[in-house]
Amino acid sequence: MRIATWNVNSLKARMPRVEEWLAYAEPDVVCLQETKLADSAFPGLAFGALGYEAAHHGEGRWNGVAILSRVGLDDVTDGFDDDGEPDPEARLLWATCGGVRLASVYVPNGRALEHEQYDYKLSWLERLRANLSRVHDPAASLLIGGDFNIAPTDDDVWDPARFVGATHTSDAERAALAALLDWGLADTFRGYHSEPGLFSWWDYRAGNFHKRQGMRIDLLLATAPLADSVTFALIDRQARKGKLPSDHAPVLIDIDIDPS
DNA sequence: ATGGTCGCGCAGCGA
Repeated sequence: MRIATWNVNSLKARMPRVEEWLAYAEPDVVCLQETKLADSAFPGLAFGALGYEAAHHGEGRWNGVAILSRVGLDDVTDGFDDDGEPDPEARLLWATCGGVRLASVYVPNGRALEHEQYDYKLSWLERLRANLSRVHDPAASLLIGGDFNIAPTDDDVWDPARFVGATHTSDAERAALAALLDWGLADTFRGYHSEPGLFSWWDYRAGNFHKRQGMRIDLLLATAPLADSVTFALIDRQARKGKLPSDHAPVLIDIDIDPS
């Protein structure tokens, strides 16, 4: 079973690249982020023609998450499963695909350490962690794929010195991510590839992609039953090349389980 | 060169 995550930075702008990528990467399940679409504008029929069921949780101009699956798509819910106020932004979507409960997440960027969006980012991550403790079991199959807007370690940043005092590498953000891992999730890509300098996002500006100046912020986190069954992991740099790319590359893993 | 590019939507913000 091949599971991928990809921040497409506008599905409307990216649809030709997404269709091309589905055809050659042949994922079974895809978590998409930053669709930037209202639900009414989501191209579900186009995905259906390619053999994928699809669910979308959008708000329009910003954010928006989706799940595509060719191994079944059931029990779709959006947002947090708790007693709190609904998240005002469309950043979380759940579904069961091929017997795996999974989420597509678009963690808030944070903007700057002193910005209120940074506090939103930290509280958003804590709320996700609390949701795991409340509803889920780390001994069961669970996957959370998405743009976490956090580089887990300095090995995941092209120049850590440049991010001192900025978001994505701060101690508090890394602690919030570590709390998710401590609950019982593993960074599956990192479990398969240990070397530094493997990135999933590169700023559009200044030829950063071609200078290999990026960060690894797109993660596929999974509980042990899935993480222990990973047979392949890849960041598809090919999808970041060429005409009208997203600024993120897809990340994918193969898991040796039978979809059920 | 002390910026650089996208997407949205039509100015300037967010990433």
